[in-house]
Amino acid sequence: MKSLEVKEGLSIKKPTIADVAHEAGVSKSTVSQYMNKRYEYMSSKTKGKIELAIKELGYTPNYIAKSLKQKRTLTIGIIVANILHHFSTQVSRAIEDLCQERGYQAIICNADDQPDKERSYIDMLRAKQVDGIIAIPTEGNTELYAELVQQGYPVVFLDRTIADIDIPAVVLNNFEAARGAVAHLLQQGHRSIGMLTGPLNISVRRERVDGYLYAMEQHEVEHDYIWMKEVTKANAMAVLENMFTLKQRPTALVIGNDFLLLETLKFVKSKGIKVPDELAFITFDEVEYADLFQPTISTISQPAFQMGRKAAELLLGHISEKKRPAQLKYEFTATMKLRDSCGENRSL
Amino acid sequence: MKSLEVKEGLSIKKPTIADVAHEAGVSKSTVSQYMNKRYEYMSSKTKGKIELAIKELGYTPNYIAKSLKQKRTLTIGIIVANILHHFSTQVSRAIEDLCQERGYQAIICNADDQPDKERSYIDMLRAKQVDGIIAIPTEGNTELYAELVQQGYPVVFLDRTIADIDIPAVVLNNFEAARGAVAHLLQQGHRSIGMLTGPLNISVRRERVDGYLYAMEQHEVEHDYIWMKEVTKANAMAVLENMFTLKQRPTALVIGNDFLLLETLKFVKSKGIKVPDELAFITFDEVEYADLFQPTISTISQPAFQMGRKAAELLLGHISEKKRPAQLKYEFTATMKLRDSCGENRSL
DNA sequence: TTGTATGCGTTATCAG
DNA sequence: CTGATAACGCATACAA
Repeated sequence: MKSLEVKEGLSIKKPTIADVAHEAGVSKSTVSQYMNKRYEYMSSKTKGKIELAIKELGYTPNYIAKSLKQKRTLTIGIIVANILHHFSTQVSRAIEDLCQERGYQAIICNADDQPDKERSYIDMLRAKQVDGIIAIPTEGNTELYAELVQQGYPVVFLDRTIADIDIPAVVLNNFEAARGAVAHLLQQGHRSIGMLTGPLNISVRRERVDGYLYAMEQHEVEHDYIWMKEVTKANAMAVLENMFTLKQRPTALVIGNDFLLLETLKFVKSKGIKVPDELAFITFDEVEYADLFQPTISTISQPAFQMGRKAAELLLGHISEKKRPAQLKYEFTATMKLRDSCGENRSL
Repeated sequence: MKSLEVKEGLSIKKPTIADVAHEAGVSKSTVSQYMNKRYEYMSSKTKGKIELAIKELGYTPNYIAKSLKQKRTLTIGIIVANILHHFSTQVSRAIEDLCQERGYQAIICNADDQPDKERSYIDMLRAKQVDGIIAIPTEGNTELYAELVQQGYPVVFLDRTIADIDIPAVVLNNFEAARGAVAHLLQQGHRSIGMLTGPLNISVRRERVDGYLYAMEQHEVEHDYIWMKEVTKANAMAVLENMFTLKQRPTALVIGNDFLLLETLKFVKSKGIKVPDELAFITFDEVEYADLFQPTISTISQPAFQMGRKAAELLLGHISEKKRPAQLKYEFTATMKLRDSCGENRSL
C-alpha cells in the first residue's frame, strides 16, 4: 500500500529519477533509458529492478524538466476569436483530437478579437515555449506574426488570413460561398437582396461581401437593391428595423454568422414578418436548430472539423518535419443546405 | 531594427538571461533581479543597461526554466465532459477569464465522459506540473482522485461530485431544480409527467431524478403516471415514440439537457404534436433559441458562468493559500424561465 | 550493458 | 548594491 507513505496531509515532494535510481540501485541514466524505452542493451534484471522501484515510489516523470532539456514541450497553443462561438469550439475540438492522437496537448486561448489580448497570449505561449501556434488572427498584430515567421516559429492561421504575411492559412472559400448563396436567391427571383455582416475589419467578412457584390453585379441588379449592412450584434435589430421601413427593402438576406442570425430571428418574430414569403434568408454557420425551426433555416455550412484538423496537421507537420507547409493557402468549400427559410419549398 | 540580426530563415536560438547579462556587462543574478522587479537595491545605471540589453536582444524569459526552478507553472488544467456542450464552454470561459486576471493559464481537456481519457489527461496534466485541476469528473477514477487529494494536490470538482471523496465541489441544487419544475407542472394541472434523462451513472442526473420522483410522490401521483426514462441521444426518439403510443402517456416532460431537448423537438415536429397543448415541457440548460422558437421554450437555467468562476476562485485560492477551501460543497440555484412550452401562457 | 559528467535557463543563497 | 555558485529534474555524450 503505497498510500501508507504519505500519512501527513502535507504536500509530498514527488519522487525524481534520482530517487528511482537509488531505490533500484542503478544510475540515473539507466533509469532515463528505461523511461524512454531504450531497452536494447538493458538486462532484464535491471529492467525489473527499475520497474519495481518506479511502482514502489509512484514515480512519474517531470515534463517540465524534460522540456527544458529537449527544448520542446509537446504543447501547442490555439488562439480563437471566442470560445463561445460554435465555430471556435468545433475547430478547437478537432485540433485537440489530433493533438491527443499525436501525444500533444493544446492550450486554448480566447483573444476576443482584441489585438491586445491576442498579443499577450502569444507572448505567454511563447514564454511557455509551446512548440507552435494555431491562430484565428486579428489584424492588429501583423508585425508580431511577421517576427514569428521570420524566426522560423511554427504558426498556422485558421479561418482568416493576413495579407503579406508568409503564414499558411486554412480558410473557407468565402467569396464563392457568398456568391453562390446570392446566385441562388437571384435565381429564386429575388432582386433586392441584403447582406448582414459583422465589422469589416476581418478578411473573412470582406471576402464574403465581395462575393455578394460580385453576384449582384453579375446579375446587373440596380444599385438601389444592394443592401450591404455592416452591423454589430448590438445594433443589428435597429438596422433591420430601419431598412424595412424603406420602399426598396430587401426580400432576401444573406446573414453573416449565427449571432446575427439570432438577431434576425428576433427581428422577424417581433415584427411578425413571414418567412420566406415576406423575407427569405440564408445564413453562414450551421446551427443545431436549423432543421427544427419553423420555418427550417437555410445555412451555408462550414466544414469546421475538417478545417481544424487540417490546421492541426499542418502545424504538427511543421513542428516535426521542421519545415513549413508547402502551400500558403488551404481552401475549403462551404456547402449550402437549402431549407425553407430561403424559399426552397415554395413557388414564388 | 532588431530584425536585421535574423536574416537567415533558420530557427534562431532565443537569447537567454546569460546573453542579456553579457550584453549589459552585469551578472545573471542581477538580470534576474531586474526581471522580477526587485529594483530595491539596484542602481538606475545598471537598470538602464539591462533594459537596453533586453530590448537589443529581444529577450523574453523562459517560463519552463522558471517553472522547473520554482516548482510551479502558473497553469491549471480543466477537464470537461465535452467542449461541444454549452455548459462546458461557458464554465471554461469563466475559468479562463479569472485565470487571465490572476496571471494563470488554463489547459482545457475533453474527457468525453470516458474514464480512460480522463485518467490519461490527469496523468498528462500532472506530468506537466500544472498547479491544480478543475474537473467535471466521471465516476470511473475515484481512486485516482483520492490519491491526488491525499497528496494535497489542488483539485476542484465542477457540476458533479463524487461520494466519499474529499474534494470541494461547485454544483447546482439539482434536486430542488427538478422538484420545482415538476411542482410547477403539477400545479398547472398535469398529472402524467415524464422525465427524460441521460444515463444515470452521473450524480447530477440521479439527483434530478430524485427531485422529480420526490415531487411526484409528494403529490401522490399514481405510479402509472411516472415516466422516468433513461435514454441516450441515439435512442431518445424511439423511446419517446414508444411512450406516446401508450394510454397513460405523459402530458408533460422534464428534459435533462439541451441534447435531449433537440431530440424532443425533432420528435414533436415529426409527429405534429402540439406544444404545449398535447405535450408541455421544460428543459434543463438554457438554449440561445429558447425565446425565438415557436412556441418559446421553458428552461431551467444554470448559472454556468458564476459556477465556473467560483470553481476557479476556489482552485486558485487553494493554490496560493496552500490550503483547501473551507466547504466541501458550494451549491448554486437554478432559475426557471417559464415560457410557452410548459403552458405558462394558456388556460388549461 | 551501465555509470559519470555536463548542461538546459532560471532562481536562491549567500558572500563581497 | 552586485556576483559567484548551487540547485531544479532530466537527457546525452562519452567512458568504463
